[in-house]
Amino acid sequence: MRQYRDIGFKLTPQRIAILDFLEGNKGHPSAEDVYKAVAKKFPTMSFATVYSTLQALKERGRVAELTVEPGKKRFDPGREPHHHLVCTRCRRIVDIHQSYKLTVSDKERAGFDITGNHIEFQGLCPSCKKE
Amino acid sequence: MRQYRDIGFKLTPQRIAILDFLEGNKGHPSAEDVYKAVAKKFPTMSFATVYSTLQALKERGRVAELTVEPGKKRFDPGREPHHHLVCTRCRRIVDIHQSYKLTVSDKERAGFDITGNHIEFQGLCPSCKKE
DNA sequence: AATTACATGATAATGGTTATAAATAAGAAA
DNA sequence: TTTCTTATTTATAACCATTATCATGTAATT
Repeated sequence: MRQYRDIGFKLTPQRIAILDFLEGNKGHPSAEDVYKAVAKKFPTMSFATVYSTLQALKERGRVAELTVEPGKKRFDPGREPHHHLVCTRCRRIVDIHQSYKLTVSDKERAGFDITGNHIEFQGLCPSCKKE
Repeated sequence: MRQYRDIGFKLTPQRIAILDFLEGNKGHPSAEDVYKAVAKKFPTMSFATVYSTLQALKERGRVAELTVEPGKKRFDPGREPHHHLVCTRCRRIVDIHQSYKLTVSDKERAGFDITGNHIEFQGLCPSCKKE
């Protein structure tokens, strides 16, 4: 926990509850998911706190922001870089911990410096397949 | 143009103006971009028409919906499958017309049927590099 | 030309996110 | 410990893109 203080992230009870929820979380919660989980302990918790905490964590590289569906952010507490497989029907997401060599030709690069990549695989999850 | 009628897409003057704007468009316009372009010809044009037309085109596979930035949809009139390179600073997008072999192991697949993929490369565009 | 089903457009509603500002509390310094 | 500074919390309002509603209009079929 000290690690957070050291990077200018002030620890409050609310933030600790949010960190507890994210710690080891294998899912890809939305702000609402985080709010609901934490509001059990903190009935006075407001959405603003959830958003500002997630924003602060994002700025410090502790969570990544996913935009897999329009109109809603998802947050990814996973630390190692990875890709995602999204069910096109129910939007369930699973992590793909595989690495790929992805090179872009100079011509296609259009003068950009490329700093990273993220693959979104689309598919149908087992339970949506049945229907 | 007949092709549209044949797929149950009724051609109205407004829709033709939208199609004209999208035809050969190499960019990745937002709904507002489309609206602004078409409103010149049709001062009475409403956003609802833009959205419903884009939705209808999407359902017929004529445009793809991109979610590269949270809270705003972008539409891609490009017909062949391709990937994207997004400037993390100004959100400019360029197409990457290269194909990659991306296989996912059975273990990682988690029972999903994989139907497609899309790579988002991140980077800095030439003009953002300077600053 | 008549019919029918669908598109238009003004408007209101929705939903997720962000801004505001006053009260509070964390962490640093004395 | 106490004080001080600065950041966080919270309720609330504002925001913005998108979607819904519904009366009116119109494209395409007959």
